[in-house]
Formats: sequence, C-alpha cells, structure tokens
Amino acid sequence: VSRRGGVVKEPLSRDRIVAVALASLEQDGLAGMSLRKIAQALETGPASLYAYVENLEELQALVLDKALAEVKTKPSREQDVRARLTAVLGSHLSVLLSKPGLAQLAMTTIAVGPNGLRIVEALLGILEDAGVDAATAAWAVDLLTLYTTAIAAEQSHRQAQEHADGADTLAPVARAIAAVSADTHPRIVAARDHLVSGTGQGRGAWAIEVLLSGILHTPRVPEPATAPASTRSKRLKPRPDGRG
Amino acid sequence: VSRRGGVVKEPLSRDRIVAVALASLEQDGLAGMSLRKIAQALETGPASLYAYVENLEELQALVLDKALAEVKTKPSREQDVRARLTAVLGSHLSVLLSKPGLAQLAMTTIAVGPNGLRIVEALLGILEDAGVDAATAAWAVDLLTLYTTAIAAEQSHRQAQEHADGADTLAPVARAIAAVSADTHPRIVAARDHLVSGTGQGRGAWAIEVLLSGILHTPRVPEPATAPASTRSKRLKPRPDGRG
DNA sequence: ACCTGAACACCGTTCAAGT
DNA sequence: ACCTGAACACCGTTCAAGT
Repeated sequence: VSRRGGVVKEPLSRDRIVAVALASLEQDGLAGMSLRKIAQALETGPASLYAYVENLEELQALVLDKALAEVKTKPSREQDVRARLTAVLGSHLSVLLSKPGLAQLAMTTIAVGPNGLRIVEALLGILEDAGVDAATAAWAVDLLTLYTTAIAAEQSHRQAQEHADGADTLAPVARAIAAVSADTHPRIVAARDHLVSGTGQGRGAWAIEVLLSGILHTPRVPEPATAPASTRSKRLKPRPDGRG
Repeated sequence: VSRRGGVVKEPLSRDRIVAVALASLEQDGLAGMSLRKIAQALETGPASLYAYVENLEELQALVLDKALAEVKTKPSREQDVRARLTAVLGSHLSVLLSKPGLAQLAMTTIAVGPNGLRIVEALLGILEDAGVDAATAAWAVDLLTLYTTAIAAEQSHRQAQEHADGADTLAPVARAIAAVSADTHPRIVAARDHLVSGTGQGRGAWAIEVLLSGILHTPRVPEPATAPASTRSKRLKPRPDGRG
C-alpha cells in the first residue's frame, strides 16, 4: 500500500518469480508449471517475466537450485566416510522426493547453480577423505547424483500415476509385469514381487550402498585421453617451440 | 494407386504411425515430435491418430519400444558373466545414444513393452548365472538400466546443446564449472578437467564396471517387508479361517 | 529500464458430423 | 469403424507501444 493509500503492486523481481514458480511446481507438478500461470499469480502478463529471466529453461534451473538449498551438505565430522556420504546423498534424495515434480525437473535440468555446486563440492571432499583419486571421484560424484536423481524421478512418476488414477489402480509397470507370461519371461515372473517392491527411500539407500562398494572396489578412471578436444586444448596448449 | 488409377492413401495403422513418429523423433528430437506433425506427415489431421493410439504418452511408449528392438540381448554364451552383462548394457547404451531424443524419451517413459521386457529378462538371467539372489537381481536390473538411461540422456543433452549453439560454445555445465572460485569450491576447481571429461560410451563403460563391482560386493536387499501393500495383499491372501 | 497487450506460431485433446 | 474439420483450452516467445 502506498503512502497515498492506493494498493501498490509489489514490484517484480527474480526472487519473487522463482518463489512463485517453485510453489507452482509443488502444487501442479512439472507439466503444470507454466510461465503464463506464474505471471497470472503475480498479476501480470507473461511477457513481463522476460525482463528478469532469459526463458523458461533458465527459470527452471533457478527453481531447481532454490529447492536444492534444503540439501544438507555438512554431516557431522565424527561419522566415517560411508556414513557421511550416505547422509549427504540421503538428504539430496529426500529433498527431491519431498516435492512432486522436483525430481522430474532435476532429471531434465543440470544443477549447476550455487546449491548444486555446493553438493558436488561436499561429495568430492568426502570421497577425497576416502582416498579416492581426483579423476575417479569426479566421475563418481556424477554417478551418485545422477542415480539419486533418477531413482527420485522414477518414484515420483509412480506417485503421480497413483495420485491421478486413484488408489487401487496398479501402476503401468506393475500391470505390465503382472501380464507377462512365464513361458517367454520365466525370470521376470519369478522375480515379479521383487521388481515392484520397495520405497524410494529404501531402494535409494540400497543403491547408495551398491555404488559406494563399487566405487571403492573399481579401478581408477581410464587415462584422460578420453577428454573432449575443447577441454584438452585449454589445458595442453601447444608449446611455442612446437615440441608440445 | 487403386485399380481405377486414382491415388489411394495407404490406410493408417498403428505401425505406420509409430514408424513416422520414430522418424520424427530422430530428426527433431523429443521436443520436436508432436502429434500434429506426425499427422501432417501422414497427410491427415491430428484427430485421426486417436483411432489407433490412446494419447501422446502411449505413442511415446510404443516409439521407445520400437527403438529398443535394436538392443542385442543374446551375448555369446562363451563369455563370462561380466562380459555378457557389459555386452547387453553396452548395446542398450549405444542404441539410446544413436538417436538424439531417444535417451530423453527413455528418461520420461518407463519401458515395459516387449523389447523392454526382453532386456530385463536377459539381465535377470545373467545375474542369476552370477549367483546373485532373485531379490537383489531385481533391484540391480533396475539400477543398471536406470543408470544406462540416465547417462545416455545426459550425453544427448550435451550434444543437443552443442549442436544448437555451434562448436565453440561450452556446454552450460562446463561454463559454470569454469566460473567457480577456488576459494569457495577448491575441490571442484581441482577436479575441473575430470568433471567434464569423457564420452558417453567411456563413462558408461566405467559406470557399468562400478555397478557390477558394487552389486557383487553388496549385501542382499533388505527383507521384503518394504513391499507396498497393494503388492503384498495379492501374495498373502488372508486365510479363510481368519488365522492368516 | 521496466512493464504490457496483443499477436504469432505452436501444442494435445475432444466432439459433432461425415462416410 | 474409421476418419475428419473445427473448436477448445492451453503453451513459450516476440514485439511495438507505453511509462
């Protein structure tokens, strides 16, 4: 409200837009979050948002990073390496699972905002403490976060279906598996119950164990000859004398 | 062409629609594949497709499964377990990488068509040969395919960016990492080159090694008490005498 | 610089009407 | 049953015009 008494609209800002977008994501899921709806919630037209945000993709990246602010990356120093990794990854997983749509968003958007970087930095530090070399640690962080995201997305996909269809409808996965013939797919039929069992948290915890065991038991990453040319050229500049 | 000489349109069919949709996915990526464009390519209106396909989601599932037909699931029996797993997963990965858009589609669509089931059946069989128990094998297959898909999606995302922006523009990931300060994120700066190195095939191969090591070194999955109620109620019917 | 209405070029899906 | 034109209810983005 202005000093003259008229109702004054709070000015737009990147922060307000991102906050409203996150709320929209929480309520309507990824597909339900649109620039037009966000603009409407802010009582303006969709074109106004382009003064603060390049496009929808950038807005989505900002929303993801805001949500990742809740991930805890400072586990108590007393725990052993494994427990600390599990703590950070578990926090990541539970944040992604906490809001429907967030996991889907994380799947299609690469998290390179401040909070994404904070998580990567923390994981690299713990792996370093575990004695993993830098190259392996880098790939391992990618593997760990990718999988945490993927399992959250799969789980939230399932929840979304259940929510839409009602409680007693089986998810399409379960339905397909139930319809499989033992003649053609004996092992699927035998493992039927296991294939659809478990919660996101449960499967995530098990997967983290598997990944950690694997990383600690696997040979180092292959030599850096696989680096893309664009990266390598920055590092290995040709020597001026041509003997590079 | 009909017997009277007039040009007769080949009748629509599910197969034709799926084939055109796959071609459209290959050419324009996931975002560029639309029911309207597919209808146009088939010289009809978008409404016509609904006689053969429930909705876009079902069509996408059919397209994914058709593409997965190329995945080879019968590695030579002479190879050891590890080599056989690598062969199947490598084939899966390279098929997903072969067509831009396919990996993205696989990320948002759960593959439960005939080819998806064929792949799961094959992986379960190999893990069984490796001595992995049924419950662990089931979760492991999920982990393996999820990760193969995720790494393909990440890679194809990167390729799409490169294609759109031109060769010398760094991908947003690389740009963000290049801009990071050593004061706040020392480990990211130290691991900088490793974080962006490697090809989809290279990282995929390494990841498969990690996952296999992990699966073979990790304890069995927790007891089936974590199964969702809907599944359990089918298996454990209450006894008629009420003593169940 | 910030904000806007209106337009542009798209979407998936439904439905009444045709054959 | 299959096919269709037209409409409905949406999208993201651009642009000229305002302040």
